[in-house]
Amino acid sequence: MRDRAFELWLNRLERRARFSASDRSIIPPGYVRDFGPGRDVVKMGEKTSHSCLIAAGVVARFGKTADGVRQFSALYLPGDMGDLHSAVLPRVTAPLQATGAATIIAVPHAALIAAAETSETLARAFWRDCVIDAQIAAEWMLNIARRKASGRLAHLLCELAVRYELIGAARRSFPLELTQTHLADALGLTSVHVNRSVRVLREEGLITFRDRVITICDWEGLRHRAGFEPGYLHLEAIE
Amino acid sequence: MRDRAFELWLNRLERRARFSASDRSIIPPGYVRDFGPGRDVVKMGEKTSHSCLIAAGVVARFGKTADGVRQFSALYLPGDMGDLHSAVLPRVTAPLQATGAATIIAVPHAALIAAAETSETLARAFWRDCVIDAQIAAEWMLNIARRKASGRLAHLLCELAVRYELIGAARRSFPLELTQTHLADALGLTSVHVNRSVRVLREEGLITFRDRVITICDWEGLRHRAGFEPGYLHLEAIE
DNA sequence: CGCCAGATTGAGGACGCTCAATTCTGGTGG
DNA sequence: CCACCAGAATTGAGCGTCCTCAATCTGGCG
Repeated sequence: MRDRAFELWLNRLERRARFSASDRSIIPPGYVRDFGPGRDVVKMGEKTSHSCLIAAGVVARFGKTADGVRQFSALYLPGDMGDLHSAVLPRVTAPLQATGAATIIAVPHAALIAAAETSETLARAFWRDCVIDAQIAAEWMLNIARRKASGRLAHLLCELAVRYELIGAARRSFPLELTQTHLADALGLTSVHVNRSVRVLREEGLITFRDRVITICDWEGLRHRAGFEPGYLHLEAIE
Repeated sequence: MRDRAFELWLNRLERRARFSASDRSIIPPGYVRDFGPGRDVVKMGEKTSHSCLIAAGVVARFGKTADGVRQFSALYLPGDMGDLHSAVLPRVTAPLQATGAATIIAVPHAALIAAAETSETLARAFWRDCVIDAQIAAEWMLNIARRKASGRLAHLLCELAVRYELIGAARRSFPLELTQTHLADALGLTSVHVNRSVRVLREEGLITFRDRVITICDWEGLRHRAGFEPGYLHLEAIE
């Protein structure tokens, strides 16, 4: 579990950088922790000393308005380090929560900073990883602000399909460990309206969604429906 | 102009780090460029070799849906380096545009990377700066997704007031080099509805907005109206 | 079998959009 | 100095999307 998570994480980092053998061998220490559905992984206002590598499940970053309405600003899948950024900014202004059951590897900031100081390549890979997260956030903003509910949902599903595919799932069909309420939190909608939007996509023959498994019946159709262009995920190697 | 911009930028970086004298003396080369209203500063899909330090004006980062609707994902003021991140991720997936007339200092990536390799402190300051931008984006997402139009506008105005204050303007009153259409692009609204929202805040006695100058008549009232908590801007020094 | 969380469906209403017309403003040239 | 113009701000009317507030249904589990 631990090794697999680090493996995925290094693959993610390496996707846009050239690692030497020594870069790849720098596996920091990490402590396995399990969280039940809805558990806080990192709490608001805390000063953290570890970053959280997701080993299993889905973890959401979220914000809350004064009257308690929630909005996810990111979803993290296995192999993502949800708060790598906390290594340089430990004060938490957007907490993390497990959506379903999740396993996290807590990696000490000290080890991450030491790795960054040892290898220029790793330092840049960490920085770049945070930057890509920010680009994804920018795309989410466009999605939430400017697309209608069903297009919005379609776009998120396209993104998740591609990201799950990177970590070994089939793009056509993957287990989505999110309730419709979680999707609502991610999309800036209510769960009622997510439900209707799922139905719209189903009736258009684009997806099915049963027993927490998304099946994409028509990838090109869904992609087109969403206006999904994966460039912002920066999947291809650079240089 | 050039020196003042670097001064503001270093202040920004230094706000959450301890710079040595040598860190502060690393002023990279920079080439001054002027842009008219609505001009692209950085175009979609380009591979950039410079980052853009804003010296005057306002620059917006934006995305577009397939049908051409725009959404800003960030606003950059003088002293911000709008695409510092491009030093590690040069391919542009979210372009930059000047809202009004703007002056930019183009700083070569090579110089930034060299600075980061010379000083561990600078390397971390750059990384952290990108991270803070991402946190601001997360807050924008909450704002756009979950607040009603006038609260949304109030929140943006609070943020801009605080950020302008940091670079020498009065919080009570600052020149807002944005049209209502630009505000709409930033808030995920139409310009018509921004207009009505401005009116609501004016009628509540919170702001006035004449001749491109925002005056905040009741800071506490506006802050409360917006549910604005500046923690996400990470203004205070860390450690 | 009862309970609970999540999914589903219905009805009514609010918020923000669309489309269009009008006014205001600052800048330009005659 | 004024006429003209373009861009921005403002206002109105009608409509659509999405929300709110229920009620009901489903499947898993003790």
